[in-house]
Amino acid sequence: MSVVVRFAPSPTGFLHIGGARTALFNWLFARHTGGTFLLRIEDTDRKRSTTEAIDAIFESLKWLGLDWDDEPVFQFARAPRHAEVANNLVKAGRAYYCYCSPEELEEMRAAALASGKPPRYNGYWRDKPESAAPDGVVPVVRFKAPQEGKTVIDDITQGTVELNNEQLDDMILLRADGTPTYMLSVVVDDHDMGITHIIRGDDHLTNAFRQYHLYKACGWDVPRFAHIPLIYGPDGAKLSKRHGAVGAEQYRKMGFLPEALKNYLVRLGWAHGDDEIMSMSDAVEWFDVANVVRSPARFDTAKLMSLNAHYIRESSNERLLQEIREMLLERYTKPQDEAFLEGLKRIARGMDGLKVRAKTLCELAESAMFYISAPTFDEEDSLQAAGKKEEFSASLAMFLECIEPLSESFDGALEESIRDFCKKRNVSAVTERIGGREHRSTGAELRLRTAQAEQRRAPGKVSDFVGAPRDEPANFRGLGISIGALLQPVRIALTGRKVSPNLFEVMTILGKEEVVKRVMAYINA
RNA sequence: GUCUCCUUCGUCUAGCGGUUAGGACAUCGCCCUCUCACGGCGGUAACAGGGGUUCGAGUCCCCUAGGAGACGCCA
Repeated sequence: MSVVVRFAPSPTGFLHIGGARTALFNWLFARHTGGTFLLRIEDTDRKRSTTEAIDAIFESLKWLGLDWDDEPVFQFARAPRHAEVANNLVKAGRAYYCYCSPEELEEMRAAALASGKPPRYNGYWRDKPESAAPDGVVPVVRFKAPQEGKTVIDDITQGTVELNNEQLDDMILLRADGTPTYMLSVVVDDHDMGITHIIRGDDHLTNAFRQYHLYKACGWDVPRFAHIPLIYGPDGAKLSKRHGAVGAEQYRKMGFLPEALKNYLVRLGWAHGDDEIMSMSDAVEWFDVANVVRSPARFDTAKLMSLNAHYIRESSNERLLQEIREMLLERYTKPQDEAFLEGLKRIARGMDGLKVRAKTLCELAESAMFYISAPTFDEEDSLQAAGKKEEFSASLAMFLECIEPLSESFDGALEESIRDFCKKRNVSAVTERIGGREHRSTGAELRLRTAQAEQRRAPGKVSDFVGAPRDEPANFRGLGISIGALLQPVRIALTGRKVSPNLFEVMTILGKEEVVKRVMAYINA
């Protein structure tokens, strides 16, 4: 018999992360067994079921790449069929009309609770004759649940689970307004859809006992159940909104890749030996519901992050650029223009250096912004506030001296202003403070040594203006200059951040003119 | 309150009667290094407690404790 499974979310506005895992497990099981994965929207609660809510679920499933077979089934549309089944059960004596009011039921529950019993319906109308029915009260239809013996369910993940039938009460099948309840609808739909395996959250385990008898009363085969444990929040309680993000869509917005989320979710409650990173084709090949662990798992954002970082690193630069384009434009705050497009090209070149440092697409976009527009330095800048402005400026001046002599095609006016600046600061003539230490070196000396190094090198070897500090660090060390101290201010000036990709790479991509411009801008800020 | 389920490092888990209890994330240290990452190496860290069964128990059984879920004319 071929496997048929389904994912049956109720449209509450978004796809819950726990629902996403349930969908994923169903999908994996179907794909592994060569079976069918169906989708059913449980939209019988008319108040909550909006088209937006339904679309949100479709969107998230598509984003995750959990493709379903056939058209989705909308449960509400099948209400007449559900009612038909309920009425047949009444005719067959397996269900009956109940005239209790909601208030009476409330009292009943309170009384049961007070006497130490479970708060349930006491079957008041179960054996009452039709003639006892009060006038003007529209009844509900209740299922006659067995009152003796026990129900045994052989659950694929939970194992054999038993329940004494006295725990069961007569559940409502049809409401007073004639609409079916969830308990009826699921059973009828699952049967009509030919579902062979019901893989769903643990919270439905007790429902399974009641549903079991409904199947039996209808003369239908009971599907196999697999009740997978719920996902908990960090505090060990069922994951809910108060724990923060619980919608798949939210994770998308936070810059997570679908493969990262899937990889994370598949490992929550299931494992294949020591394999942590696995593709979906691996998962399809390896997955088995029988191996799902019975204990619930806590959601751990840190691990998701690490997986996401992994998949970002593994992604092609083209794809990443595509993914962050919108985010970049949002941060740019101006309409897309030539400068933006130019920045995009720089990002494409620098992506290798950017992506290894990002845990989310948002971080990636944020860290790439300096390729699009120059950082701004305001009074709030922590480094200025810390009183390092002067010291940094001195380092930057020296840095300019390092790269200036290597200039080949340098804008005349800019060169002029650099010379001017250095002269004013006496950079070439006095002892400088770099990185908080005194250096008995001068820009002129540095230039000289750099030039000497230049000569030692084969002609052709110098490919760009940053060659000296990168290729001849010994020169700097020889002068007692720490390259780190020299370059950190440059990093701030060029990127506006304390961390960035390799600076020589950044400089090469930005180009000499832009580098000088940004350094000058920092100094003059 | 009643019923059901759960319990291996902080977290996710491997283990399916005999293991120095393994891996991953997190954390700490070292290396690499212009920063931060990446990468490499290493460390700290767990069988909830108590009884059985057995030559032998993380693995099987029972009890206790703790946690969670379910008890709607919601799904």
